Amino acid sequence: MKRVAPAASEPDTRERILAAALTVFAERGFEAGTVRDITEAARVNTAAINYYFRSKDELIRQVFEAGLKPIIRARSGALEACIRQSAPALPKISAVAEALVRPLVELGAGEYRDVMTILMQVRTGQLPLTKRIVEEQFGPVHERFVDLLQKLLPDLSRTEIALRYDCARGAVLQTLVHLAPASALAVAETDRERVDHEKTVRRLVRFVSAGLEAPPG
Amino acid sequence: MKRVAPAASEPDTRERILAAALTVFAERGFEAGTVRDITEAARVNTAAINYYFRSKDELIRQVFEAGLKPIIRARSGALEACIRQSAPALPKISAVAEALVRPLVELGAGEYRDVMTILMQVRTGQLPLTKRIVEEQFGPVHERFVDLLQKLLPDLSRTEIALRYDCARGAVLQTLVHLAPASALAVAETDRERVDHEKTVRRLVRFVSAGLEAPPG
DNA sequence: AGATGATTAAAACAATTGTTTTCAACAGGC
DNA sequence: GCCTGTTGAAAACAATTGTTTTAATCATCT
Repeated sequence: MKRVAPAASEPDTRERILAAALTVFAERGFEAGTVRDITEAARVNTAAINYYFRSKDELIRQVFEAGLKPIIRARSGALEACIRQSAPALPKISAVAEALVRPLVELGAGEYRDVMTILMQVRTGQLPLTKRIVEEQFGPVHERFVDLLQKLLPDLSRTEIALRYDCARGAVLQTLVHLAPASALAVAETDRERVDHEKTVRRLVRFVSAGLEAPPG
Repeated sequence: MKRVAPAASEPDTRERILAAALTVFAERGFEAGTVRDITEAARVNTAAINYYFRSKDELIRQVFEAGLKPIIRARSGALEACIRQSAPALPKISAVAEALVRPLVELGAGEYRDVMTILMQVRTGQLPLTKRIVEEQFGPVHERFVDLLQKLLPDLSRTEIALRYDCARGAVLQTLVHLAPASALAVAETDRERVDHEKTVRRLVRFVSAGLEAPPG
């Protein structure tokens, strides 16, 4: 069949595999997480993974890229919004910092916690495949952030800006490790946790802002 | 034999395995790095690993703990030195920042680059064993850093101090990823690279100091 | 020299890995 | 109604994993 009406059958197996793979990879890593772990978690047969995706590598690629996209979009959107709001003037450093921090914290503490975990695993670049994906996907966003920071901090060299931007990302990611255990469906999240995340965002923004606009050397 | 004279035989095989394991684990991770990878790199037999260490897990533990110790010692020593030099007054924030940054950069760019790589892999805590080791080994040092920062920044709550300290560590580690490829035995290191590392240290200290002493919220 | 125990080498082990095969169930188009 | 191609389950595949076994080699002490 040409898959004319993917109404009821499509979201089932394939989506279950993708969701289960994300969790398994986050918990055990890309290499240690086996396809059988995933099939068990998704309650599907072993062959299903090689049927829907051609191999484990392809599954990794699709899971990873699919998970990354919303994060990229959120950060990109936050950056644009921050520029738009201050236009025609340039945004303040703290606003740029918040555009960097808030999406990461909110997504990393919520629905996309597993993706963040994977992102951090990948940073040391054991798997060339995932390293390449990260660089491809995040490259443009990083460049735009550094470009904007360069305008805001004309006294700093571009390499110094890039290093400070790296520091900022590292600070946020390190904080995410210890962050509240997500639970996007927890009922209590509307109160306690969101408040905590708001405080975390404020604190991170303060740290990152101060670091970014430190006097040049 | 009771190994009375470990002169010539001891440093051979066992040390070769440890060194090879460190490299393999840094390149491929604890789970993906196989004992056969290690035996090949160390030019020893497969059984040697289970002879000298009882299992792969034990090898991981020993390699990891042995690698961590010099790092802990360096950071601990730098902190003490920084306190001693300013005594009886309290050290400046920038001095504390340097005590945090310099050992990590110098070790992480030199002989202990592989350990640093492993340290970053471990941060997401897939392997409970390694996570426990990190917490055990680094716990005391972290506490002393936070204690000192608390005295220097009495207006901040302890949780805020802890978060900023986390940010600082994250900033340094993130920078280490992109750092010069080590090569502890390279001849040219005495000039070009050491200068670069010195500049990196200065820049990191500036970023971290500014972040640490940002105004409270 | 002979004996003892440490060390290494080669082969085999059972378990687990990713992947393939085989076959059954099911849908819609001719 | 038969046939198409998609979906799914069970079993088997070859390769690789950590580990063990077996036997040979080596050094040292008596």
